[in-house]
Amino acid sequence: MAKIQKIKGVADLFPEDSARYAFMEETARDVFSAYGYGELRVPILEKTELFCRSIGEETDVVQKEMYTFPDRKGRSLTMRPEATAGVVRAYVENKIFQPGKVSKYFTFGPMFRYERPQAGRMRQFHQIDAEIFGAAEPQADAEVLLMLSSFLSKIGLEKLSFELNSLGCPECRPQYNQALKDFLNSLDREQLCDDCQRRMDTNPLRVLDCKNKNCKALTEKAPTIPDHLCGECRDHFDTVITLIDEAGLKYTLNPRLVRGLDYYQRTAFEVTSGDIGAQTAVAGGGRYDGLVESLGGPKKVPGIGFACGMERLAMLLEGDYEPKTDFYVALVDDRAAKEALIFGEELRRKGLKGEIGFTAKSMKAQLRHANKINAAKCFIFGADEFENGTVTIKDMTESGEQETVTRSEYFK
RNA sequence: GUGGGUGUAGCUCAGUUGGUAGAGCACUUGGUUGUGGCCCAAGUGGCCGGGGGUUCAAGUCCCCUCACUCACCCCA
Repeated sequence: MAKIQKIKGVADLFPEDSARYAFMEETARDVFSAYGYGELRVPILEKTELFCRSIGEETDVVQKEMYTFPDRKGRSLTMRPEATAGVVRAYVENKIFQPGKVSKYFTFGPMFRYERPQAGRMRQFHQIDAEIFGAAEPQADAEVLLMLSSFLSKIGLEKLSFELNSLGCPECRPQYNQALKDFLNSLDREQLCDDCQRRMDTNPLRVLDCKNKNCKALTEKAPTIPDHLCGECRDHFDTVITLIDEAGLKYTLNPRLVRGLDYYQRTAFEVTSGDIGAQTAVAGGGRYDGLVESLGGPKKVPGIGFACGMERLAMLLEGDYEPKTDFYVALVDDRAAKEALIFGEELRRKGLKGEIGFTAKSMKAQLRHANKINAAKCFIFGADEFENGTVTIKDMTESGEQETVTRSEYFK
């Protein structure tokens, strides 16, 4: 029979890899709960319309990258390409909102985007996500940034750079967009790269973070969003900056930082690393004060949050995250198989973790395996132990000290 | 969607102008008549990604295809 292969862009994570993901999830639970967040598990499948309305009909994610299909009754469903939309949907649907109430949630799990895989980019990828509803104050922006920073340093990543910008609000952004368009139209269109010529029409903001040197030079004097913020947005952004300065967070202001999803406004941020290939963003987020309303919730419920890309973070984690084991029960003589099994069960009842050899192998092979699984102790069952009702306990550190005791004595 | 690279042992890879396969690591066993990590030796293990073609002969040359991978694009 022919082998069945996994589909493109998904991964099987065996213990040595999945241990990193478990480590990140456990750390996120610890850190986020210290800030008052609770876990919210939301579905992977949602109605397609949810993502069209939140992410934006014109975005690449919605237009080209979603796993969308009809279910058996012809309803259009989509496997979530990001987490925020589903969290907001759950928040609105369950009527969590009340005036003045602040709600904080985190969630993690698989997301799906139909893209060509490359380093740090999978079709099924995983995010750790955190969101706050009901807090319009800049203190919330600052705390979210500090919590993200705290999480990243807890998993051992200190060399990441934070980039920060404000995208303005529905009041001031249209003015900026016009100013940007005017500027771009004043340029010699032919000198921009092909992509930027297209972006001028589809998404002018994107022209600003083109990597092409020529385009960078041409747009060097382009108007930036922070220069066109309205008074309220300006004040908000200034306060956020003051707060995180006071708290000691290191960051750089990037007036050209934009987000790929349409729902962001005001504070937007990205955490990047230069060590994971062409993809540099390991986390990103921002404020989305209009999203709750646009998904059918009440007006003026603010929101802010971020997502971390677990595949990309995993690439940066160093070292071994597999748990150590306490013991290995070595079976050197088949006659002792039953005793070895029972003995191992007894060890586990004492709360120890370890493995038992199922088939008798040479002493050499058994000890090598004990060594390999990093067992602290090896309990040997061979011919002597079988005949005498004993067990030989060998220390697996360098000393290799050992003693032989009767099995009934060992557990006293 | 567009480009580039790579597919040979479980893993990392050699394979010379075409003559039906090698190394290291890993694994098993032995040296050590029951004691690991070092060392030594032997052994197990390959439709050389798949299909077609050229040839007396193809891992090697040509075509097609599949998979993986990196980059563009886009994003976490």
